[in-house]
Amino acid sequence: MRGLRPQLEGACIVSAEARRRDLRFPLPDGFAGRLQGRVVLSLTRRAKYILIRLDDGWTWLSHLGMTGCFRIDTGPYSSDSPHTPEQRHDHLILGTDRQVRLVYNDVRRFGFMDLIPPNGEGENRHLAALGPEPLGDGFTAAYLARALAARRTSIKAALLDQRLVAGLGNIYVSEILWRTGITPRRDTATVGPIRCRRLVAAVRAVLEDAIAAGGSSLRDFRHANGDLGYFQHHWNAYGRAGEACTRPDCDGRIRRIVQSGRTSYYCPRHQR
DNA sequence: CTCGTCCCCTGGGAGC
DNA sequence: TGCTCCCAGGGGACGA
Repeated sequence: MRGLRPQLEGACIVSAEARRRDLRFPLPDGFAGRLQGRVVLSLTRRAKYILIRLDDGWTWLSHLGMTGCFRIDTGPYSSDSPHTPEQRHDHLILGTDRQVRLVYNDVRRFGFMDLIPPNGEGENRHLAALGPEPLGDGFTAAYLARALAARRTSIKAALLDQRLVAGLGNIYVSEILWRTGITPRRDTATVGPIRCRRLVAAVRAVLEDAIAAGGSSLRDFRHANGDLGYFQHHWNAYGRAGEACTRPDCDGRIRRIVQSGRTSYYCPRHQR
């Protein structure tokens, strides 16, 4: 979103072509046509969604899924070659009035897009039930303690649930739990005020470190300009099954388990 | 309601 | 080299 913003805010979408009718879900009716001619007012983020506000009052909502990626292509373009070299899995191609093209590429097509009518963001089916932002003021130890007390599940599943806190994914939950010394299997009922304080601090620390490193490039993640992220080199737990725990004075070995269909990595020695 | 399971899809890597 | 199997950052639809 930060990579797209300087290129798109204030730009007019002069051409729009959707190469398929659906990604994870069907695109809205007449999607490309409804983008064409619009001026982009602003880009913001909520949870894992990018919200692109348009000059007709509608909001273009985008979720990248697992492999979705917005790419900014800069020219030069010529009259015989108005399109940049096409890449496999380019699904949406937008031309702007700034010699810049916006291309949405998504190998697995788990990403999706929606158009939200004016003043309709609060009731949009994707946004309505989202919990607080993990880096916002609403995500406090007191909030977390109350939210966890109302559930019967593992702390891993709870932190991944976007209704509890919106924006944590599988990699970062493993890292957060490693950092707090809490096993992903721990029942939410046994996570009290002290652990909640540590969790809130760890959520902020891990996310801020990851953002500073430009995110995690596992296979597909790229910035809008094609750059890779580097946070994967900082992982302490995720993807390190069998390796020695990197915490000082811990002689544990990272273990991989599956919880509700997702992998968790943790150190059974210092995560309890 | 609230859980866990399965599934959407493609491609990369491991193992044979 | 080529086949098969397993696995992957997310989250919605189900059924229990």
